[in-house]
Amino acid sequence: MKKEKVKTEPATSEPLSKSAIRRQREREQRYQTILNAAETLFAREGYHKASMEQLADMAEVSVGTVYFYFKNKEDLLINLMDEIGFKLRNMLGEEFKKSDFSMEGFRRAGQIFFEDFCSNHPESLSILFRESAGQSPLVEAHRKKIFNKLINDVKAALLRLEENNGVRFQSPLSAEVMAVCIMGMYERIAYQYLIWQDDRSMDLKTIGEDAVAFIVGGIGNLCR
Amino acid sequence: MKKEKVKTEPATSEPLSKSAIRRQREREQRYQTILNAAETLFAREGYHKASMEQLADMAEVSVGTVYFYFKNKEDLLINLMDEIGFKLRNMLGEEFKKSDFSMEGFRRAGQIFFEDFCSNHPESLSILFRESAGQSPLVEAHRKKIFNKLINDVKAALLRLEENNGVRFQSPLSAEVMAVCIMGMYERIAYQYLIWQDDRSMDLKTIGEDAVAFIVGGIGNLCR
Amino acid sequence: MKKEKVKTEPATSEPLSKSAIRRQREREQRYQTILNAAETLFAREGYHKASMEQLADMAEVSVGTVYFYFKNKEDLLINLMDEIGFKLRNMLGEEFKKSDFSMEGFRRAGQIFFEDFCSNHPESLSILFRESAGQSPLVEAHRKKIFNKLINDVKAALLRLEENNGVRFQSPLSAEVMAVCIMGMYERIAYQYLIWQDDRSMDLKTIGEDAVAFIVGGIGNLCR
Amino acid sequence: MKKEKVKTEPATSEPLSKSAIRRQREREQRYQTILNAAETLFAREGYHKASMEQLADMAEVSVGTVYFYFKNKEDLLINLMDEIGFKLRNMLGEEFKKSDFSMEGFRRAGQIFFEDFCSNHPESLSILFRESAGQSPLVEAHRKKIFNKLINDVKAALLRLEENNGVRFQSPLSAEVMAVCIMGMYERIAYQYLIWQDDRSMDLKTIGEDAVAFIVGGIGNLCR
DNA sequence: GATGAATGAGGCTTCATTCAT
DNA sequence: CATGAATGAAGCCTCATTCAT
Repeated sequence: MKKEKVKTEPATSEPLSKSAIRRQREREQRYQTILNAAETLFAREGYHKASMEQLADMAEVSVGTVYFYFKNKEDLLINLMDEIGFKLRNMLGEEFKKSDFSMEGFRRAGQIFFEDFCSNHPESLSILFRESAGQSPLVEAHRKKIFNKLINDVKAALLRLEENNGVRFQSPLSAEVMAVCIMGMYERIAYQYLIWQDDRSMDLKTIGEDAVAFIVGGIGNLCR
Repeated sequence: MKKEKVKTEPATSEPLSKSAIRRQREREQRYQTILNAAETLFAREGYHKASMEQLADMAEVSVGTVYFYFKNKEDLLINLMDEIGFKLRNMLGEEFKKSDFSMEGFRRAGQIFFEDFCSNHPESLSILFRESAGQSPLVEAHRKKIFNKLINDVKAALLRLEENNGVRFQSPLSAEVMAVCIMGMYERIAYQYLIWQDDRSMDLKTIGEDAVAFIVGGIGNLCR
Repeated sequence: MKKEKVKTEPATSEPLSKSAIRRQREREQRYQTILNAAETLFAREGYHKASMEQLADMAEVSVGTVYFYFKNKEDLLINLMDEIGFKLRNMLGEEFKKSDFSMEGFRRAGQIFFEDFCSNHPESLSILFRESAGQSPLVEAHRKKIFNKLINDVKAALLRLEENNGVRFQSPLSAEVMAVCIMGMYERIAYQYLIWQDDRSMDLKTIGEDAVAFIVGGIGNLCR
Repeated sequence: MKKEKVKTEPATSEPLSKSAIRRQREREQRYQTILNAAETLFAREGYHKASMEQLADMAEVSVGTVYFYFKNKEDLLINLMDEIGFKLRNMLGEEFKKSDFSMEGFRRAGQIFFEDFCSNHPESLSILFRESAGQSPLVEAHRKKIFNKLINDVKAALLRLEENNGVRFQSPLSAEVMAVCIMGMYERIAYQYLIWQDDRSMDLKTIGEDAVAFIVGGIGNLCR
């Protein structure tokens, strides 16, 4: 339990030999392969039902190799969550930045979330919003951290918006509550229409637009 | 799997003897005792970590007895979810009805959700929003059904609102999307502030008010 | 890990029904069956090499049943050690008592050890002197406790001897050191001739007599 | 299993080049480093709990290197035992020789054992008396061989003593039995006071003296 | 109806050993 | 020679479920 697992990005800055570099690259590839297999498997079978043997098979490595790269099953899930959280934050933050934290940013972020993230990474959705829920305390703590970061990003954008538009929100908590609300909306919409809907022919575009309109109106109503 | 489990409300309408009535009542009490124990245990330990033996201990019955009242562990969870869903729907529906499906209803429903349901039944929250997620397909199907009912209630209220106020929502899906949004908001607020917050001294009242304002604004913005 | 395992001798003193008594007896029998199987298996295969499945097979129960009676493999070993230690102490103590703590007691105890215990319970020897050595800290602690008890018995007998004979030992530690020595002698003789089973058909009787003579002389030499 | 491992003392007697000599020396150093690491690790963690990876880390080499010098884990333990046995025999034999196989030799050997060997090499004690017990048949066979050698040394000294002093022991086995007894005494004293006693402030000198007095008396009593 | 001992499949994890680089 | 990533068999243990009493 105390054994330190391989880090794919060692801090050492000494020059590496050619073969060492190749090794390093191979390690990172292997790490990713396993993580990707886990994402697919956990999303498809469920975290609990998925066994480490299935995972190893899917990643085309031996069980031992999985344990060479990850401390245990839980560690695998946590790393997966972190990766997904990171991906998602980057994607949304990008849009906020591009539109200079105007109301337009919320529109674009919403659009990106639905039309890009949800459509292209339904498995990531399952992991973050479903499979990682209700697991061990450690996983739950990570989940909390990731959601907090996402919510803080949105909150920060709201505060910029408040500042830029020269308005004041209803209460000191408003920005945070709104951020939580927005997060929850997207989460449930994704769950409802992407995870639960077998029929993906839904009019995602309209849904997204309505949601965005809802948000815009919601925000507007908390400015006094 | 083939064994038919006792129903606490048998369809037979023939008059029952005194002792039969007592038996019947005892059965129902026992059933409830177990269900309550399950709620507490699943919320505290997590559905998977909780064992049937722990559950039996907590309910002060034997494992065999648990299996007399419930087909299996999954069945226990499903019944629990149904009960919680039923409780929640009633509570919210009541408020909508009382305020005659006016905008005021959304305010009151929100208030009730936070100040009554969340505060008094944090364990129900955990079961519905966390522990029941990412389990077997059957559980997931039930979860979907329950959420759908809740969302439909909200949607119905929105449609009544639309009708009463003589407005038109942006799109034919708007009512549903808004319902989903509202559901998601409440879900995440509850998760964020009730399940994750060790410190429950949060200003729940303000949070609730901000959330309601958000909703009201959101709805308003989807009327054209 | 925290689960309390069945106790074969519950402290409750309320009268038990006939069937409850039978159940109780069956439990104790089962417990003993498993413990006996463990003794044989651990002695034959070695504690580490012996698997829980082998053990279950030998005891003609399922693995689950073993875990119903014993917390884990370690717990099994510890209970086994305790039982053996208890058996051995009783046997030796009996002899000391019978001969009223005279020098004769040491003669008889030695004789009993070799001709009775060692000959009839070679497996117990293996467990106590070989298999239980070098295992987990918990096992080691138990081993220490058991040996300490045995040594204390011998020490007590020596002190009685000192008193009865009106002599004084060389140093205040002498009694204890002698006890440790005697224990060690018997241990190694048993190991050497019983566990390692020299193909030489050893004359256990002579060996025992020589050992006893050694002890008698040793004790005598520490009296001043 | 089929691979022949390096011997640190190759039989070839042809003159070696300078660099070959250096190589040779380095090899021997490496061999010793690993063996020393094993001694420390096995004594501290226990033979079974210690993994080859931990060992490699401690010896600051790679696992592969360990396998270059030792056939397998068992081989490592056996070599360690041999080394310790060799060390111990030399130390004791030296004293017997020095005192010309008189009774004084037993006194000095005992003294040396406690005050030198036990105090300075507690890890060796653990390996020989604890960790190597109850392992594979091969290890057990080696243990037997080592103990037999030690016992034979003592037996030989006893026979010399018998001869020199012109006495006759009680039985033809007496010398051997006494040797076994002495070995056992020292073994258990070491275990009791060195391995088990966290508090090493024991009066080792007195213990040693008492033990020696016990031996002397014991021997005396078997002479007729 | 209630009990609780028994079951056994299945899961996670460890670790000695190998071998291509 | 040295390295360390990869292997996979094997072990311990859990726990939902059953059924004789």
